[in-house]
Parts: sequence; structure tokens; C-alpha cells
Amino acid sequence: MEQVVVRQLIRDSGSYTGKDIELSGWIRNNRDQKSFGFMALNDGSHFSTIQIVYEKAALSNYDQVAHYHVGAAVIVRGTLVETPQAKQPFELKAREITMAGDCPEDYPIQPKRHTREFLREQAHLRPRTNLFAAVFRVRSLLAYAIHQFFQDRGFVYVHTPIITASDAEGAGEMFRVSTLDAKEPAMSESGEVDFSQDFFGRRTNLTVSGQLEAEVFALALRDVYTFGPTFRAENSNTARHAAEFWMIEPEIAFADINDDMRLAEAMVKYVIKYVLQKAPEEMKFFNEFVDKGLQERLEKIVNQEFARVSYSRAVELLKESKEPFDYPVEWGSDLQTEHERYLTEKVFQSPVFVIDYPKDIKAFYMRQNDDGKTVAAMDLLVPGVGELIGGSQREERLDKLEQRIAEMGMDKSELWWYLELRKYGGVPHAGFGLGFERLVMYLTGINNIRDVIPFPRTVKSCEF
RNA sequence: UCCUCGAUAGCUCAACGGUAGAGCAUCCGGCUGUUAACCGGAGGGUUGUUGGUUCGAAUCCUACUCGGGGAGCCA
Repeated sequence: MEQVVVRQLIRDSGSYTGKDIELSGWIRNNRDQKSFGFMALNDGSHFSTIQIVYEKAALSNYDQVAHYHVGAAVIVRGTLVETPQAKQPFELKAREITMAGDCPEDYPIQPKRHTREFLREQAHLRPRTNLFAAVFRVRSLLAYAIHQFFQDRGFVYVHTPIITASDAEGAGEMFRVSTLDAKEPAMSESGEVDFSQDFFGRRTNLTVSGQLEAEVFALALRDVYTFGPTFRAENSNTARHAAEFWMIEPEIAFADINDDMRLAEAMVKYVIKYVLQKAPEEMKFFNEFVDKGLQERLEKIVNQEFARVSYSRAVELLKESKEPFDYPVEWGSDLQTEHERYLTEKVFQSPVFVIDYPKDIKAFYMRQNDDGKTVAAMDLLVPGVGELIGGSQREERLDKLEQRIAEMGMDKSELWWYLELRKYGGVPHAGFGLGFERLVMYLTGINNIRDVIPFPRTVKSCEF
């Protein structure tokens, strides 16, 4: 007898109709009547469940099967029959149902509505729900789509280090990596912790960005990208921040900020198209139960030019809007979340690139524009999520870069290797960072980052 | 870190100073095609922790813990 999974049946039910097959999976719902019963079985291979029909006359253990609990694992043998008049296209008429793994009645995941907050506390069980199964399948597809997008274009995937000695990027608070004794660390004569006795002989941290290392490879292999975990020890308590998250950072050489934006736009459109095509059931589910306008919005975006606006113009637009913002709009200060949302959701009603930010609110490595006030930075704002991508053209002129490092009071000796990239054959190059979870949020409509990462790590929370 | 809201049955919630309830889930029974089925019955609670006010506290007040939403920081 052939062992099959539901995915095969959905894709090619015709070749199994009338055949004797074996399925295995977990009971989502089980209800019996006097002489027959129905079981909704999910085998993990597909979003959909398959209905198992079992009859008292056909099953020696009918009375036991009728009392199998939700969540129990079973193996079912029977015949696949088409049911064109019913809700589902086909079902399995069972000849034999055996228990593979019992599930007692206190199983937390019951066929009813649970809140996402409750399921977060059941992170080990929540992938068994429709919602989270859909989220994590889409997450997997998205990761694959990202790789395919870049690989098809000849980008080289670079594994930048997880442990880094550089804390010069300034992207946020860092987690220290140390093997020193926490109670009695090695001390120097001046009474400070002596990191020269630490594992690496110096202070080390978990990476907050692979960008600087990605630049190294862009200036050798031209078009590269990173895709890996990133760590920020920020005390952020929002639905959009996690201490451990995944980031994608492409870096392209002989390229300017416009090339950078073209790349970002093409990538976003590519992965949306990919997921809409590969996960229709999941996307339909999100559209129905998570975010009613999701599917239409995504389909529209694929065929729409992303808007572009300069920071200075954006500030004007916000000032002209007469919208009662909680924070004032002022040239020179960063856009607040409310400002970003207004721009993308009200003014442009589409993803929008905001470019040429004041240099004083941006990182040292961004390329200075000729006006002496702004840098060639770009943020991609999208409705619902806010900032999805942050990127820039990098400062390739050694003197300008050194000057900026000095102005910002940074230690240039720690960046010696980064500066040598400019000294030896430096060329214009650009790149951006994409928060992978934010992309998953954007595509699923889920509005909390803790629900799109399998085991979220946030401030004061590291269960599982 | 700041602001704000919340914590009651396994889950989702009600009761808002006077005997803690409902729906779903569970258990028992009924039902010949159900679709998170339906109908009848049963069990299930030191109301997050702590201290106080009161004749009496789930309810009012202290503190704490945990969680939601918003903000800052950012991806």
C-alpha cells in the first residue's frame, strides 16, 4: 500500500482516486455519530486537512476511534473517494485507523479560537494551528525566494561573522560574547575588566549588522548579499522589534543609490509574486482571518512603481498636511513613526522610498551629497509595517569618510580594514538592510514580530 | 525606558461592594453525511502574587509579577 501525504493528493488527486492508500497525521477534529464518524486530519504536508470517514461496520475499533482526542497522531488506511458535492473535493474512506501517539484531553490547542498571546506561551505547540502553520510555511518560502532572487542575478551569498569585535557600526546596543567568569572576571591593574584575558583577547559581541563585512566582499565579488541572524540588545518593547532577528543585506559595487533602490524594489516585488504563487491557500487564509485587504494590496504593489520622495520634500508634505501629529515635523530631525505612516498610508498609498536624509541623523558610512547637508540614504516605508528597508550609497571617498568618522567622535583605528577598502581600489557602492521578519509581517498581515519568528527572543523573554 | 490597558474554569469572556456565570473544550447520552455539526446532561474556580480598607472584596486602595497596545531606539 502506498504511503502518501496530503500535498500529493491535493496536487494530483486524480491518480489516487479509488486507490488504497495510507495517511498519517494529527487529528484536528473528531466527531462521531451512531454508526459513523468524521475526522479532520492534518499531516503537516499541506495547509488543508483531509476528512477521514469511518464507519462502525468497517472498523473493528470504532468505539475507540470515536473517542480519539484532538491532537492525537493516527495512521489511516483506506480508499480515496471524490466528493464533488461536498465542501471538500475528496475524502478518505477508512478501513483501518490506528493510534500512533495519544493526546490527552488537556491538550491546549483545541478546535476553537485562541488568542495569539496565549499561543505565544505555547510556542512549542502553536505550529500545529492553521495560522502558525501558514506563517511558518510562508516564512520558509520567503527565505527561499530571497535566495532565488539574488542567486538568479549572480549575487554571491556571503556568511558574515556572528561574533564580531567591531562595535563601530553604531546600529544599537550589543550582546557581549565572553568566557570570563561573570562573578570574578579578570581585572586589570587599573581596576577594570581585563578583556585581554577573554577568549578572543579583546571585547567581542554578537553582530548587529553584516554590512561592513559585506562591503569587503562587494569590493571583490561585485554583487553580494548576506542573510543571517542579527542581535540587538536594545530595550525595545514593540511589536516590531526582537533581540534576535534575521536580516538580509545586499551590497553592490559600481552602483549608486538609484541602483540600490531599483534592486530593493525588484526584490520586494519578486518575493511577493513568489509567495502569492506558491502559497495560495495560506495567503487566502491570511486575507480572510488576519487582514481583509491583504491580497488585493499585495497584488497591486507588484504592478505599481514605488513612490520616491526626498526627505526635504517629505517634511514639506507633512507640514502642509495639517494632520494633528503628536510630534512636530522639523527639517533635521528624524521622521516619527506617525509621520512615516502618514506618508506611506495617506499621501502615497504605496511603498515609498524616502531619500537624502540630513547627515546628522544617519550613520557615518553614508555617502555625503554635494549640498553638504544630506547623505545618499534611502528608507523604504510600507503601509502597515513602516520602515521595511534602510539603505544607502556608501561613502567611497577616503578623505570624506575619515572626516565624518572624526566628526562623529569615532575611533578610526578600529575601522582600519574598512578604510583600506577605500584606499585600495575603492569604488562607488551601495546596499541596504531588510528585516526579514518585517517582510514576513508585511506579506502575512501579522502585526506582531513575535508571531512570525518560531521562538521569539525579546526583552525579559527567552522561553523555549 | 516612558505612557496606557489588562490578569476570573483548559480556552474566550461576563459578573464591577453582597451566594462567581456563559460559550467552546472535556466526560456521559442521543442523532444515517457532518464541515470549528447539532440536541440533552455532568464535572470543572483559594478570581496573578502581596499587604491594606470594609460587617463583607473578583470588584476599592499599595506594591510586585506577567501580558497587550502606543512611543522612543531601529530592521
